[in-house]
Amino acid sequence: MSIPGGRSGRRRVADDGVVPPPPQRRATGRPPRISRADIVAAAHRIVDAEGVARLTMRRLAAEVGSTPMALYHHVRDRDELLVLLLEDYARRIPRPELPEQPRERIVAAALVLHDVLAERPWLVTALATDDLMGATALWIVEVMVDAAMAAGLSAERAVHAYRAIWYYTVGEITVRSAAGRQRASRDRPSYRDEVFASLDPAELPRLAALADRWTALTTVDTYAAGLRALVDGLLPGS
Amino acid sequence: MSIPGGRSGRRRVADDGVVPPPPQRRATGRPPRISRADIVAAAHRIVDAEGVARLTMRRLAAEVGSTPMALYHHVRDRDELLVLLLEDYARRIPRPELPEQPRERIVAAALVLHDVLAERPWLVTALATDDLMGATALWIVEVMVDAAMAAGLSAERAVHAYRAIWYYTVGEITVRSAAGRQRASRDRPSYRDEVFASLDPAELPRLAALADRWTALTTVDTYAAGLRALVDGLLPGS
DNA sequence: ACCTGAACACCGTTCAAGT
DNA sequence: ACCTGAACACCGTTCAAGT
Repeated sequence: MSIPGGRSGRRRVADDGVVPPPPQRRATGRPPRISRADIVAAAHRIVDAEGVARLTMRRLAAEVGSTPMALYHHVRDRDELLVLLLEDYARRIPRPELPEQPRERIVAAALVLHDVLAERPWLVTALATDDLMGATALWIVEVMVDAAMAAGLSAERAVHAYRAIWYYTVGEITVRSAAGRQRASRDRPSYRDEVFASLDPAELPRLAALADRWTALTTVDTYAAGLRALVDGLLPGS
Repeated sequence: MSIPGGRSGRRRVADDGVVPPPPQRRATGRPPRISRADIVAAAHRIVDAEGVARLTMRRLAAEVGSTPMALYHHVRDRDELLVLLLEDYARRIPRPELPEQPRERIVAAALVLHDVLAERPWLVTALATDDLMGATALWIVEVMVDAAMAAGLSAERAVHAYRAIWYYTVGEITVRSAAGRQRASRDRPSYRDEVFASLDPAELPRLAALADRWTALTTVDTYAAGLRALVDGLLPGS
């Protein structure tokens, strides 16, 4: 299962986010031509310019000026590369002043998270597993859990509250980015439009009445409003 | 862009879900060896037995007893196949008795939706675009919008409330199925565990204090609890 | 220790031809 | 009208060898 002669096992990423060199002596053997940092930087360029779909090991090797196989000497596989890239993005999240009031503090933190992800929806897929924006973005989670406790929740319920907000956020990004992608590919008139155009008012009266406004209604950005409703429901009444 | 000689354009799916034959005369030409229904049924078998990842055009052709290219004569591309499959699953959603009380009615409808998706998380990805479980599952949306209006929301706000619930549900399924997949592949000790094992209590005191309970806390199923909080926040106070 | 070329076992989709 | 074989332009990853 391990690469012959390669160093397997995830290398710890330091708090400042700089990838540390492996602890081994570097004196012996052939000097490296490419580094992890080079690889991540190249991946970053590709993703920003062409999207994640284009981030293939071959494309990345070309960008680095090497061969696909050289990459496997620095990165276990494509998944590990994505985690590395994630950390790289997480480090770039702005850390704004947040309101003191717990409820508003949670909302503000969630909005920061949302805005970062909305710009790069592909992060959500890579992220969903670990429910955190990489180690360097854990402060957002800390803020939410802490504020939820300050608002009167137990530790357990604070974590569950954070999770509910995380679910809501992931869902919003997922749905809206998928819808955006759909709209981008014009050729197909969207299954949804077709369905809504021929609703039976006897069976689905509300939807039939709303059919012509449906697209407009579901295109409005309601993330913040829904978030506030969720937070209101999660925190003890004031 | 269109298949030479093939019939492009999405064919309407009838309300009973049976795929109607194309309106053209069928008298002339070579008789078909496989039908759309055959293809969808075969796809269904593969997905249930081996997962969506294994649903490739080649694998599907083998299951149908044909060649990959024959499929393209019945289905525009892989995406259309997924929509067809979606409809097929939507038709199978049980339609239980729902409570009369608006708030409980919404919760019950959301739970139906959630349970169906939780069993087949891959549907969410295919679905997210069209924010509906295929035409035959639109009754769930109707129920939610109708109940939200019965609870006192305007039509617009009722749609937005439904959307918030949809986001929350999609997110929950996405996150939890990703986590499940992670847990399934044992070899890698999960980036998260590693990060949580070495938190700095000075910087992230809440998370550090919760570190050893984190996995347990985030494995609990809190969908229903979060859903109730969200619905409480969305509907006017009673 | 680090990098390479060739290969394995796949993808979705198109083209041109056959019945 | 429907189906086929061969091919195009890709994937991630492994193996064995080179420096």
